Amino acid sequence: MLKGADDVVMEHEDSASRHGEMTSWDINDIQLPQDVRQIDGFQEWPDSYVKHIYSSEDKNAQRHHSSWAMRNTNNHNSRILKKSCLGVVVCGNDCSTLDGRKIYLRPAICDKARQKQQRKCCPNCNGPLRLLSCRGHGGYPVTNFWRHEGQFIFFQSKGAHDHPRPETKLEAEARRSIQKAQTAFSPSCPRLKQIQELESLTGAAPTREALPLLLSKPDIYSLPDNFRGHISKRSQEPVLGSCSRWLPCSRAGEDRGSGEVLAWSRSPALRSNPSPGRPGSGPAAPCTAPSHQQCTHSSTPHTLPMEKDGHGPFRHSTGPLGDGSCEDKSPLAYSGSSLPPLPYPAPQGGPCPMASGAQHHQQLSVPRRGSEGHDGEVGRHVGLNYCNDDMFFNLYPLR
DNA sequence: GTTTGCGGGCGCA
DNA sequence: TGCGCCCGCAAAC
Repeated sequence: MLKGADDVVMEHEDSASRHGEMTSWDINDIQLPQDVRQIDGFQEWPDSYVKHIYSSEDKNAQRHHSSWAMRNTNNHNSRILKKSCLGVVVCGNDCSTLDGRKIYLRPAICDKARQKQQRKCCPNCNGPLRLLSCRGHGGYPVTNFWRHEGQFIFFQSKGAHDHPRPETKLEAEARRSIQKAQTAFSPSCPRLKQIQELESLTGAAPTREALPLLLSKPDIYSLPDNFRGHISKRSQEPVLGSCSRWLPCSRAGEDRGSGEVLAWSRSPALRSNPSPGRPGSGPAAPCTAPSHQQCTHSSTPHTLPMEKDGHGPFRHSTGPLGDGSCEDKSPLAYSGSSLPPLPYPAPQGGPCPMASGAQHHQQLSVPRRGSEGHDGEVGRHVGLNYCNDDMFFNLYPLR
């Protein structure tokens, strides 16, 4: 089941070879192929040593978009845009939400913004945040190269991400918007109370269309093969308690500072096995977040569910014509009929003591495709109730 | 405020 | 020389 990075490369190469020109070029070549017969669909999560040729009309390609947190890197070559992966921001306490999901935030691209981000706390347990650096390219971050040539945009990725996928840019933006909204709308907001009261009386839930676009796509609950390999290796590591190691939010590591997780292997945050000693551990292995708030900030984390076998539902991103086509779906695509997962309990508690991220996620998340959904047996189709809505409004104030 | 692209500059192999 | 990375700047959102 697990495939190594080499297999991934071979798979991509095989896929690419079917398109002829795909493997015959390198981003540094003086002359890139002009007889491109196959334009790739945009790959939102390119991984491993892949190459793609996009149309110059492709908006995502034009913007050099990637759902990985990629920052611009100066390669002193104005013709080739180089970007390196920033990794993923994880909870330093390796906490899990009530439904066993992990916190995987998108690192801010800007250095200052990223440092500021790391000074914040885990939205789930208020523990410190850690930047899990990407070391998937010979110990260095995975690099992406973009080169515009005529009517095509050539893309090449070097390295295989050795960390989970962060939330997407849209999700991160939405989370920031919600943070602002939460600042604007206090929990005692009369309008909010009015809505809640009305809802409790009528049993009506807010329309999903009116909800912020925060959906974490099923696809992003996946991980590169090499990462799964890491998980397999890490499975023998001692299992540490997650939230028992809760620390006051004093200072998460700076980008290059002490708090940065320098290597995937050093991070306890992303181990495969949920702590067996974790209170209430079970299929969903919830963690009891500290009741006292150390930070005032609040956000909507991107989380990954943990499967019963202890492995996250990480999925290999297949080749250009594989399920990458599904990955092209913007989070917007889910806004109509699905809701974003609400992976952690309401920051301020709320009237429903049983409110849990698990409930919310199971009720609100998009059902995964059969090939990747291994946790579907946990009451997924329960409808919204007042409790959940109440928490929802705490998390997603009206804007 | 943040992202993005660009480019100067430095250190290392 | 190539690469990684830091830093600052400007434009755009």
